[in-house]
Amino acid sequence: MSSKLQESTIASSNLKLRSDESIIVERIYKAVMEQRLAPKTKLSEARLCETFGVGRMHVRRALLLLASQGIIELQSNRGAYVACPDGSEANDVFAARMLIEPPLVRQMAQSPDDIDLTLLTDHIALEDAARKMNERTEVIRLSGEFHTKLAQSTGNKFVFRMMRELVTRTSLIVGLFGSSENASCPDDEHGNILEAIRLRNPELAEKLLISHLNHIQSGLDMTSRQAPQDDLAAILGSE
Amino acid sequence: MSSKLQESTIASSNLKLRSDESIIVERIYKAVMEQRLAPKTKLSEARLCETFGVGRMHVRRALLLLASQGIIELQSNRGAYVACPDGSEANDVFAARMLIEPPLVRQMAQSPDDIDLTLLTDHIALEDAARKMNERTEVIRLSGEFHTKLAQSTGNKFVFRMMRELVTRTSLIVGLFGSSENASCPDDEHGNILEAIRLRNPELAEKLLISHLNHIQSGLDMTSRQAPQDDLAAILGSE
DNA sequence: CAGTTCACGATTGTTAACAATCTTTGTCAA
DNA sequence: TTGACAAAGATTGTTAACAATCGTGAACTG
Repeated sequence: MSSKLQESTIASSNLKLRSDESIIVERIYKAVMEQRLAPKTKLSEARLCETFGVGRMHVRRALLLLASQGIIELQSNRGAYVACPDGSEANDVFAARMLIEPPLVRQMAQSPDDIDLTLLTDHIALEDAARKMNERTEVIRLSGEFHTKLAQSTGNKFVFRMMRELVTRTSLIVGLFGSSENASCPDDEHGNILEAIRLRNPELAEKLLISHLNHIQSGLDMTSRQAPQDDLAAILGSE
Repeated sequence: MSSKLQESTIASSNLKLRSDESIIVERIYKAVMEQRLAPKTKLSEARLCETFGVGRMHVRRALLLLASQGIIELQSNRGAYVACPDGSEANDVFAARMLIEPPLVRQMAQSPDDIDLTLLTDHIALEDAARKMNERTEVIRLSGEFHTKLAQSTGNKFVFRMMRELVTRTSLIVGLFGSSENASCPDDEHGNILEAIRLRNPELAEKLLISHLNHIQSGLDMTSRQAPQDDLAAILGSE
């Protein structure tokens, strides 16, 4: 783990894109992370064209990229739909996170000097602020992003990308299967994990993280309900 | 870790593609894995069009997908080039593998009944055969693919994808920085790891894997040399 | 002779029209 | 009323021409 990551956007992480496309990818990605775009929602090309004011080519490239990251699904001749993970995929996501994240925080806690702790400290401040202001969508997104930034702070771009994909998928899963209340991570578990890292306590950090993940997973009930929405312009337009 | 993975191709792992595009992606991916396509080699659209006999649109889509996986790099107005990882990226790749693979084999050795060992057994047979026949490119690719299949055998599609990306990048790195001899993994280390898993010995499996990765990494010297080649049709055409 | 500039060819980026496919709607018959 | 069928509309897939950019090499100037 060496160099720090400068860019945190999904689009620029591996790819130089024309700004048109990265805006589209970024907006849709963010909307999914905030659970404003429900699984199975259709993303029609024409709609996206007028929403973002770009040509169809840019929209199609953006959709292909989103599909390659599993955020949406492209159906031949039928269009693009927000991904809709099933129970089996949900299990795989949590299994993969259980594989990666515990060793990750353990390692971070072993040598917290190598990593960018300010990134995490600042993030927790943002989370607290959003929680106090009762900004629901913001809280949901930041809650997931904490885990992404956990990986990002190591400066390892591959670890970062893996985590980001898993966290994004988790957000879809929680939106689908989660009870209404625990859409976001519990209040201060993130802070406790960060504190354990800062105190160089690998065992504690790992234990806290494992129970945190278990906590999220146990809040799901695997009884699929769906609610594809429609006013894309309103959802994607802001910011 | 639950359902078995049926498809191992890079293209179909996350995405339904038109067959044109998956063929292109697959061929280029394979050529990179076999170190027949050197880093920095230019992949011009026109050349790929005539090589594969498809329109420019399919080529461009394929290139975008390859770029999103970090296999090639798209330079604005300048074209597509095979990715050329630097020393820092190489470190990140091995750090990421050190994070993931040890817990992975440890877990596999703890419950080898949950996983598809025939996949690995068959693969090792293939490796041995290719080695005996002195098929260099085949040996190199299979050598990397063992690690991919290690992940694939868990049936977890996310673990599989992460490993595949890391292994692909490793292949580029070994091609760039490796001494000529150790382009492939040493003869029976793979077999030993599999055996440790089969014997339900997590500690041994983990230890063997760690020393295996260290072995690969220590065979690099980080003095970049490059050799972009040119006869794409010959390289990509076969099979 | 070295260095710069300019123009040409080659390559990539973009657009718009066309083709193919799917979805919906309306009609008709059982 | 319900079901199947067919035509119209809407959406996606594809192609080819056009525009913009870049690299190269010749010509020119100091």
